[in-house]
Amino acid sequence: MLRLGELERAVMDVLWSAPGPVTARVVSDALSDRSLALTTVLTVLSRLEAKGYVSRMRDGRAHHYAATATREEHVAGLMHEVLDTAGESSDDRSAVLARFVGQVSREEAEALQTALAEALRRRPGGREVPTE
Amino acid sequence: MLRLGELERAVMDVLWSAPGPVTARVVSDALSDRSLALTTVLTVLSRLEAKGYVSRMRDGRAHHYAATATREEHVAGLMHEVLDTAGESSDDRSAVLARFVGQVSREEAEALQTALAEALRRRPGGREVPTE
DNA sequence: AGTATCTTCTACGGATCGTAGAACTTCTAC
DNA sequence: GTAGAAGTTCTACGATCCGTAGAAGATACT
Repeated sequence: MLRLGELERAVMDVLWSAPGPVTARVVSDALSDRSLALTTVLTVLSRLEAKGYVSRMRDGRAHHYAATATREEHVAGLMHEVLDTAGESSDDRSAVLARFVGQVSREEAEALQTALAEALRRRPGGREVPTE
Repeated sequence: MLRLGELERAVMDVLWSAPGPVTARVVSDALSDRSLALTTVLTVLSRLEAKGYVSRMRDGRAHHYAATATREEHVAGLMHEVLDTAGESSDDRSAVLARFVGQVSREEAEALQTALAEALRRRPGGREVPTE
């Protein structure tokens, strides 16, 4: 599982909070409390691109960076990766899910329930969902 | 989030598969395909203990090691840690959960549903569950 | 007491990550 | 069209984590 460091995480948060692709300078400004050198931000953005979390497009002399997945997609994907470490059998996974559900807040339980109803209604076949 | 390395993970799997506390030698034997030195296993067990994943009790000259949480508890806990990185607001978390549910297999969806029904019936108040 | 077993301490090499300087490229303004 | 500004790439260094294990100390059997 590809892991994010502390700064990498902070940079992703900036990208996720931005309304669209942003330059390294904008990211740096958003993290001005850290007083990072611009090259530091560039390095981190490069590493994030290498990890597939960020894409960039040239625009004149500068690059614009954007996250390749939304924060929801990213976190949900991580949760699935964690779940996949539970074991091979679907019993293992179900046991983990039962445990997981036993620890959610009421609000989360309700969110889960509506999402579940939706999911079961919409595609009673199982997995394989286009990334939308 | 405390992360496990490859070998650490393998050792935890041995502990989780064992019927009870086991010695370092037993762990080493279970991982005999790796031909590890006994001290290597000991080191890993020490690190796992430092991380809180393993506890040990002396028995004569040897120690017996056991996982402090079941595999289900561990994985479910990790999933919660991941979920907690989604953001502060419960909207953020709900959005992630919706996304997560949208990607589970049918079997998992059903496991979630029964677990949810159970959870909502048993404690309609929300969080705070004793670790059992 | 000697020996086998187990533990602790110390260590090293590889990988990842925060951090950034040096040098190269590309605009823009005169 | 050339100099400076703004951007990028390359290289690097120190910290931490992890796989790996030897050396040396502690403990128990015979």
